[in-house]
Amino acid sequence: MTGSTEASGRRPRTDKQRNRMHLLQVAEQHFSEHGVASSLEAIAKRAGVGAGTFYRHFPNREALLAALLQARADELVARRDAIRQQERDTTVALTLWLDALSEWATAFDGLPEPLRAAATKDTSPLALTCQGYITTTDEFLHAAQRDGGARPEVRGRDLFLGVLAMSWVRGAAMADEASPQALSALMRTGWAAPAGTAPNPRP
Amino acid sequence: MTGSTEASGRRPRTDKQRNRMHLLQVAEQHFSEHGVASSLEAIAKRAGVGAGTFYRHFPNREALLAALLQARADELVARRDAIRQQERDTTVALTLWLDALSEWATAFDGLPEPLRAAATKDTSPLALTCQGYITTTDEFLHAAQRDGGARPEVRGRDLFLGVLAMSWVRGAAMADEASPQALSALMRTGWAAPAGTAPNPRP
DNA sequence: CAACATACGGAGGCTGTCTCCGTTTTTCCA
DNA sequence: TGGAAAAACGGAGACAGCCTCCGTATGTTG
Repeated sequence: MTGSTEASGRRPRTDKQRNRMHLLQVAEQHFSEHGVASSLEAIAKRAGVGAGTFYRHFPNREALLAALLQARADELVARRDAIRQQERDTTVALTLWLDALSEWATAFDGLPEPLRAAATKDTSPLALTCQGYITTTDEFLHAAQRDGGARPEVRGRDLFLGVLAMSWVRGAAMADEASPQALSALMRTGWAAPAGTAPNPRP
Repeated sequence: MTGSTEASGRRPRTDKQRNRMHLLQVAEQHFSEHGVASSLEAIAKRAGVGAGTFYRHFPNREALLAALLQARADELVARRDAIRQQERDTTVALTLWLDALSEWATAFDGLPEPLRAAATKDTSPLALTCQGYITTTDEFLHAAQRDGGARPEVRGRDLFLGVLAMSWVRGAAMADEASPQALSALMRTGWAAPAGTAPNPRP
């Protein structure tokens, strides 16, 4: 899986593989510290390679991000399987999956932005990844809907985008510790009170 | 209100006022066409002024945005008052206000991003504007909560951020016409089915 | 170990933000 | 009205980031 479009012939040079690995490690660290919007040149410099080398490996920010998230994909897939096997309540399962997605989307500061961009474009390394997670979300959602735990009119895509949106606002570090949880709750139950609740009915 | 920190003395030169007005008009147009992330130099050029002049009027993108939204503030305040006076159902009123906020936050492509940034910083021209709208949201929300139309645990700040978040995902032009409405509905009612609904109960 | 394929480095083109200062325009008052 | 002082203008240029190009260095293969 070093290069999916690797047609044939010789295998990649060892220094190339080494550089790729090293760049990924450094990028992971750098993005963790400074967010995904930080300078790519800084990563190249920190890794001790020239700009040309960097861009030959990752032609742009999105490609780097895709490679970086590829590594985390395994975790997320594992989490998905664990939820499927261990959680019999489909509604709880959906909740757990959405939490996992949310955590994934906040792996780095500013990550939701490129994810949203990818989720809309059809052709992109990240786009496929997102598409896959949307499908998974749909599966969990359908199960919950079958069991009456989720509203029937909701779609997986909306839920995925909703998670992205909430992750995006969270990134603002609101100086308000309650916001993250409040926003998750908001998406789960909405702001409207269920019908039949009237603490203070009109005279 | 040409310059709030204008201490005293002479009134601003007429060419300055003229340039400011013109720049605002051009910026409004340009942002409408290309989104708020587009080049500031392009606006200066389009307005026929030098970069120096531009930056003397608006030291950065946020300052320009603040001035631009200042103009729209009147509309939003008017809308708020209209809702207050015409709508007696507090829950509908809250809905209408959130719709108005949403429309305001999508006046330009990419606007939610700087708004979120402003909403978190304390000191900024936009920050005060956002703070004001959060307060208004809180008022509508409290009224709806009093009447049992909104969940008591929801806070105005969360709702404001939620609107921003939904406006942000909407901006992705999803090639899916249903998404905008679906996302609003999601925030209103959440994804979880109200207790007691069981279309397909377990055997 | 030679010759060939591959990858590297970093200079430099390009775009965008923002500053600085010499020049021009406006204002004010004699 | 005219001319000095204040205010604003214009645009060159410093700086940062993204990305490309090509001469050079380094692996790879027979």
